[in-house]
Amino acid sequence: MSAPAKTASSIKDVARAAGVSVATVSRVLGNGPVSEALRKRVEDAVRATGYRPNLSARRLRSQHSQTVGLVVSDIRNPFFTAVSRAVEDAAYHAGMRVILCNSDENPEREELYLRLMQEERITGLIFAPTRATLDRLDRLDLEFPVVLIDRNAPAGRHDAVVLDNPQAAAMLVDHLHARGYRRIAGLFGNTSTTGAERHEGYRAAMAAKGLVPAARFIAPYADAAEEAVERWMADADRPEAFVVSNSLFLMGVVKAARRMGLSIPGRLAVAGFDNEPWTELVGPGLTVIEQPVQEIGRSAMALLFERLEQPDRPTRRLVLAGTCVVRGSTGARLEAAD
Amino acid sequence: MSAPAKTASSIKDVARAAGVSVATVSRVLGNGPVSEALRKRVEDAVRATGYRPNLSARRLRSQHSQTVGLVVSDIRNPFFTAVSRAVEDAAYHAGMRVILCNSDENPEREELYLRLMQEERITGLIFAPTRATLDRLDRLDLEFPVVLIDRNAPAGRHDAVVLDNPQAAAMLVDHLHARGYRRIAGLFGNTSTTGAERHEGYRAAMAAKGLVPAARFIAPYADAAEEAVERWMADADRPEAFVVSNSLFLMGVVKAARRMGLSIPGRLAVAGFDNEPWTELVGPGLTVIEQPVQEIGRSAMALLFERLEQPDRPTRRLVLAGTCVVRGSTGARLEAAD
DNA sequence: CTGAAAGCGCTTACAG
DNA sequence: CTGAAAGCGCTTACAG
Repeated sequence: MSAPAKTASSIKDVARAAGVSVATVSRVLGNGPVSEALRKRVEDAVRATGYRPNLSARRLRSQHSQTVGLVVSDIRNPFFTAVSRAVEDAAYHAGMRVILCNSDENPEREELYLRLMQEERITGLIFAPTRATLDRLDRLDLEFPVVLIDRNAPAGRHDAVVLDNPQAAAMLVDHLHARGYRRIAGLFGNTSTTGAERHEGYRAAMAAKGLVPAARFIAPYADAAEEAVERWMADADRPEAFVVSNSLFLMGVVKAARRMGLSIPGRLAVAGFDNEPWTELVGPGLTVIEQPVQEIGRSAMALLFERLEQPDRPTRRLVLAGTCVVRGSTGARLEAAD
Repeated sequence: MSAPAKTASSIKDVARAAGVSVATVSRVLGNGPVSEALRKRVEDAVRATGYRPNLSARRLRSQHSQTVGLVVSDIRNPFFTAVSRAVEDAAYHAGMRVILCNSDENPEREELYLRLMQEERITGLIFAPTRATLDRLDRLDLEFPVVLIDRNAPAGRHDAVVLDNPQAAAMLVDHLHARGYRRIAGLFGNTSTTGAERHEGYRAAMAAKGLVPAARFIAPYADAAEEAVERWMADADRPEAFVVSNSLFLMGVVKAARRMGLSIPGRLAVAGFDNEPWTELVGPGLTVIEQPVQEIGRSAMALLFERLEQPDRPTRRLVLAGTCVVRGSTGARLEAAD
């Protein structure tokens, strides 16, 4: 049997066992001012009764939930996996709990979870919203501060920590250009601001080099990328290289290239986001932008704590630079593409 | 500013606004028996006040936390990522919340988190414990049922859902044997029961084929595998093939092979766990055992719910079969290994 | 069907 | 330093 259904002891039981008032027990537990003698008796009683505080009661009474909410699109996206791990570490370290929710880029689910967060009376929220929700975030009248991650705030009404997406995408274009590629296509996600920002960096960098941008926006799945690449590479204007805005798309490109028998980078160069462990192992290695995931998670928590301490201070946006990790998938262009 | 610090309204405010008692409000919220007229007035008042229930209060009063705990070694392990996503979906679907903790295979952290679970008065726990904690789990006197996942219960005192690890490992050995490999080495994790079970299947299958097992136990990191392979392949008794017990080790083997210039499968065949998306893309594709991750998560929740309904029914162990996904990394052995 | 009252397990002024 | 008392926001017998 798993559950001995033994009912938990309360602060009252401890008080009785120690021969003191519940107030004294509470003070010992909360490191309040208590004489050594009573403290000792209470501590013994805690051990004897196997007492464990009831956090629901504590939260209700103290009006502090000590909880941070974390809403991301999908924990299986390795970027969010890493960020959420960093957030959890920081939270538990600070004696807080985290409630994690997956929105699947679905505004309705976001709304549901935001409501849940209200009901949990969370201390603050770390949030990677869809574009739709981002647009109406201000009107939502949430009762807790929110720190945006990954996705960008238009008006700057919320603290945020984001990658410098335009610059990162531009780095990829510049790198490909330096390696001799000219017909550089772009594949961007169509649901988040991230895709849009990376597209903007791509577009600007292409223009700066006097190249013609050719971007397509697709659903954020590997399959969508695979299909897009296959179709595109069958066109007369097929590109020599792809810049893609996430690691699912990287998979899609590699799969399509393999299926069509296109060597990388011989017939098709590829660069994208993010530096997942496996990108080093695929083909000649994939050139990617690495995001400082640990720092993103840690910084989001830090911004949240600062906001809680100074509710009225001006909003901050932390823009972190990505790193370009160059690998074989963008090797120098040697042969004509056709 | 992010936090309008507007204090939340309570059931009392709603009662006042609707001109009814708090009991009636509570009944409307909980779908209790209330006349249509009052129900309507309360619902209007809820909207007017923007009322959101306080879950801490609800939990305290009802003595139901509606919370399932989930303790895994590391959410960044893709197996646990997928399982936890499935658990969360099932939980939210059932109106429950989940508290996720990463133990890092560290028994002290496990103890810490088990204590946290007690304090949260969780309804039940889904747990992938270390060997050390598994051994003393019975003596811990937890006040909630626990369903083990991934790691195996020795005595069967807890419900569990696990892969048929011995059989899965044996499948890999049999497959390599059929492809002509004979000197098949094994690399297994040294912290979990999973590694031990997969080793046992490997050992038995090798013996059944009249082959000599050669297993090493290493820390559960890619680096450890890479190092182990490099050292082993420099030996006189270097293997023709590796069976490894997780996907981190797969990465390690591929890296080592690449560094040493050993072609896969020409000079070294590889097979292992799990079927991560990238295993299809690395080298000639990696032969792996696929676990039914969705089903593991879902089943764990199902077992938990059944246990809650029937606390005294006999313990169940759900043993799920893996699937062998054959790819190029175990291509037929063509050349002599040296 | 409805309301007044008790109480879940805590913390925190308030007296002493 | 210590205790009696109030109360956080709910739910749930208990009467009516």
